[in-house]
Amino acid sequence: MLKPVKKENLPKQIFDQLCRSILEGVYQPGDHLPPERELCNTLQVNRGALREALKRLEQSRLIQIRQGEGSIVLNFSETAGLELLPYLITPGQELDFVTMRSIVELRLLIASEAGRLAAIRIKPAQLNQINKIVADIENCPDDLDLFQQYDWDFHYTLALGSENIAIILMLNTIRDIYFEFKDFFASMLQPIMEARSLYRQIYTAVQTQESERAQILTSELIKIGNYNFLKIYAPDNN
Amino acid sequence: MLKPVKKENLPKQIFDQLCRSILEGVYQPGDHLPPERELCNTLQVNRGALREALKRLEQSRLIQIRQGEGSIVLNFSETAGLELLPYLITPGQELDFVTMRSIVELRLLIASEAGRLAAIRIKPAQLNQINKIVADIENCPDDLDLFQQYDWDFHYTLALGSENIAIILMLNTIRDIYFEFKDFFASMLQPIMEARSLYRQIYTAVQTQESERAQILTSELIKIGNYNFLKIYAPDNN
DNA sequence: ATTACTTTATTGGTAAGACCATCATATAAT
DNA sequence: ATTATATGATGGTCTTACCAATAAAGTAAT
Repeated sequence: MLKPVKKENLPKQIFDQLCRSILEGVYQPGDHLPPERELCNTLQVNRGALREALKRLEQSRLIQIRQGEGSIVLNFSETAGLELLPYLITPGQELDFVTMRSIVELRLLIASEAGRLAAIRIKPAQLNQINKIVADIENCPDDLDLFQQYDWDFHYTLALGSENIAIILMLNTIRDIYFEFKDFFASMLQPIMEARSLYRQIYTAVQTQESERAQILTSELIKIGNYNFLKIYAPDNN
Repeated sequence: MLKPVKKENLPKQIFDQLCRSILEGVYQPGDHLPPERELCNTLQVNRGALREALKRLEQSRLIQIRQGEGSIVLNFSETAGLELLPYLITPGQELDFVTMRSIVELRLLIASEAGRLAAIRIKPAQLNQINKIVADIENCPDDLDLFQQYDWDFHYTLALGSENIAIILMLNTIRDIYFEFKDFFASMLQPIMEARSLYRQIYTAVQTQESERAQILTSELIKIGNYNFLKIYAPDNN
């Protein structure tokens, strides 16, 4: 399975290096990053490229840049937003249990709320689209890759029907993780594929505007996968 | 009430202009932004400053920059993350009902889940901190400003106790909105202040690890404010 | 006429250097 | 000791030049 070659540009590479250094604690909250000109020298890049990287760090709320003073490292867990999540996953190469559990819990929460709200607010066109996706799921062969795509489309369309922009934006962030760690989530999806009749039940609940039922069913669907995750990765019970 | 003078730097100003243009639909998804050199000329800034702004737009997933091709505007609702939320609030100067409702719903969802998880996972030190905050709330005079701060601290500490990094990061984003639109949320907080005995009930539920009860109580607390929001802003019932 | 290749123009990416604005610190005056 | 001033460090802005990737136009082969 070939992957497209990454053409990572300079600022991106610099950002990744510094980002990792901060997340790993090489630079502690309150510390000053080296001055721009010094970093340029160390990394052998021009100042413009370096500054782009620093600005990205600032936008990610990992540092605060102050003229005349320097770049101060922030405590990211107090300042950063959800978009940092992908970077938290692979600090030490192996999947961090607490972080993955957070994501899995978040997804459960978001998806079930999307189901609940969709039952109240979804529009006919979106409902039709979900109907098609459900049909695809029912007729789909036991191809995990394809199933994963359908599963995502199902939940995303449900979120669109919730008419809650915050939920949609959040799902956009989760999508990156969902497909970057495709195999991980695929393993959670296996038992869900066997219970795929739930998708139509959710569709029906949404169609008949039974919001509570839609929520519970969506929750159950996701929980099947989550249970599987805990079974595999949980060091102890919870 | 004086406010600190904003010392907005160039890239920030450029970003804001372009961001608003995109959100307002001046540039549609699929459109090309003008070339960098042309934008420099139009905005009368140097290319470095402009590029910083463009890179911010790219990081916010509002555009995609491709060498030799230009900057293509993306459909932000399909790509952007939660951190865009603050920018969505004031597109036409007045508070957008659907966006605010989204935030308010999200906050309810997150807070109640934080309550649930905290009851399971909170650590003694955090529990103590919440105890102190509850005492502050109980003894606090009818000062809405102060109460708002305490209320935030209460929920944030609860989130810390949930041991769910995704919830914490999300709250970091919501915090900015919560305090930028302080008055808006303060109006929701008024009736909550009158029902402040709920805070200790939540604390007790968390302390005794009654997760379901902690969730329900937290939910009820937030719902008081949300109900008030809907009463004021809802164009119709839902 | 169609296709494949080559050239050219457009556009973003990188680089180096200079100077300005702001802040912290050291120094001098009171 | 306090306050004012000067200095240095650091980020902010600007200019110019050239490199690299892409798209468009032109050209030659079929």
